[in-house]
Amino acid sequence: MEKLTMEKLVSFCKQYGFIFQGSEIYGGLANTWDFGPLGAELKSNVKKAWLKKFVQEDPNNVGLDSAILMNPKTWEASGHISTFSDPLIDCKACKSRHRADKLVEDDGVEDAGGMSNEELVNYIKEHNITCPKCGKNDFTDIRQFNLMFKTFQGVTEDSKNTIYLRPETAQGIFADFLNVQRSLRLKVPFGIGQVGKSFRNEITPGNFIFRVREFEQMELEFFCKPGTELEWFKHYKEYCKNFLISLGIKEENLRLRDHSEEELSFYSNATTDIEYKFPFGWGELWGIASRTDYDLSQHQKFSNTSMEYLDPETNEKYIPYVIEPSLGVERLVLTVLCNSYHTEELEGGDSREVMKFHPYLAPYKVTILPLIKKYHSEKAMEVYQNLSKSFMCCYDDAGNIGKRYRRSDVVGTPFAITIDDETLNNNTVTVRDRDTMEQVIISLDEVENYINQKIKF
RNA sequence: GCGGAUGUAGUUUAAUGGUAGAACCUCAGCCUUCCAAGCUGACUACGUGGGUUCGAUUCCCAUCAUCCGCUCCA
Repeated sequence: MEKLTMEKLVSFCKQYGFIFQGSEIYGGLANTWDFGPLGAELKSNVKKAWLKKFVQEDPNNVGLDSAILMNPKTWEASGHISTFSDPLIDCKACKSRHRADKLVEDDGVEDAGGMSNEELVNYIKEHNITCPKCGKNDFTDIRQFNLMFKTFQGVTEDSKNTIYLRPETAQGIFADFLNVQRSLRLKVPFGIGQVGKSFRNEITPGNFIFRVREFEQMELEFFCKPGTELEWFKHYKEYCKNFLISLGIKEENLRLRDHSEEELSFYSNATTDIEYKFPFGWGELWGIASRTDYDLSQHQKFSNTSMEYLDPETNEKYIPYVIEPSLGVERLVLTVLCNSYHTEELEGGDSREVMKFHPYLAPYKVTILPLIKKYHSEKAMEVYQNLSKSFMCCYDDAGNIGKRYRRSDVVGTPFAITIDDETLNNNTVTVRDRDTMEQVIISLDEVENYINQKIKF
């Protein structure tokens, strides 16, 4: 099988209506991508799958859909205003870019993060810190680079009205922790999951939809009793990995990478990334972090609202600890696309591209084919209208039947049903399963049930 | 943001200082009763904006975008 490159995948996605360059007719807008009809279905199915396993089927968990725009204090509490804002300076000599606080820390200063930009610049000058790349001491002033998108609430662009587009969905969950817990009468341990857009002004986006500035996250915040968090951490590590495998992601292309002591955020006592082997190399797909009570404590502090939970069994009060499995929708879609892409050798030395999605994820579940356009279209259209009440169907009557089977295969449609004379006379159709290439002849009334059984997840 | 490369139909590509040719795909028609047959026809491209020139897809500049490397990456 030919090796998949990103280039190939990008043009495949464009050609078959999965993903297009954003604003293409205007020359594009960097790192924006639009999901075409098939991509939108795929993405939607990916989100459905996650919600099914992490909310619907998990008796501990509930869902939420919090607002993208939040009170700016949220971001002070979460630390995003300080930590998502890097003081960057450029070396005038070699044009390389560095983080000023890092240069100062490398010089031996313990906590350069606490220094103001002016202090950093002065320190760099006074201590004659040189560029790690070219060895010269000739830097520009610091430019603050904030990873959060800013906008204004209200019609005037007054700085008092500055608000941010959320850089993660998690804070909406923390901010609603009390509302959800009370209204649903939840007992710890429980989790709140949500799917939604986040925005980050990444310095270097790239690799197709792997790192984009506008993206969707599927995040679960799981609240548990302090002391039990590492058990739950382990549980979700397994659960997440199994989720991916159950979607057909090949295990040999997955790996779990535990963060080392140095790599861990100061508030985390364990973090593991699930990585996938993309055509460009291993990349983080899913971050699973044990975040202690950091987030809720911060919100308690900044909002003056108690985040304590009264354990009804022991009458203890505590701030729950949090396990956070956070997954990027686009990254999972990219994983699914890479994982599904196959080329098949054909007789005569040709090859064809075929997507092999898990049936639950496939954009179309079934293609409806009139065997001969002239004789069978009318009935086929009737079948289409009927079945499309249950799932996404594709109707195709252009060209010969073999060509239409192939077209159906390329985009990963798991089933194709053919309407022929038998359908007109006996109400039976031929259903072909793409994975096994088996054909069954069944009554039209059984088709819906048959497919539903097969696409179950 | 820096350095390098690239930009011609949906895709892959050819040629050219006198405005572009193909293959596949797509569409219509004929044919066709289960896996890319055939025939006829059709649509579609020089990323954008300037400059040089009688004339630019071709040369120059800028810009936008993509890729590679650096840097960054809760």
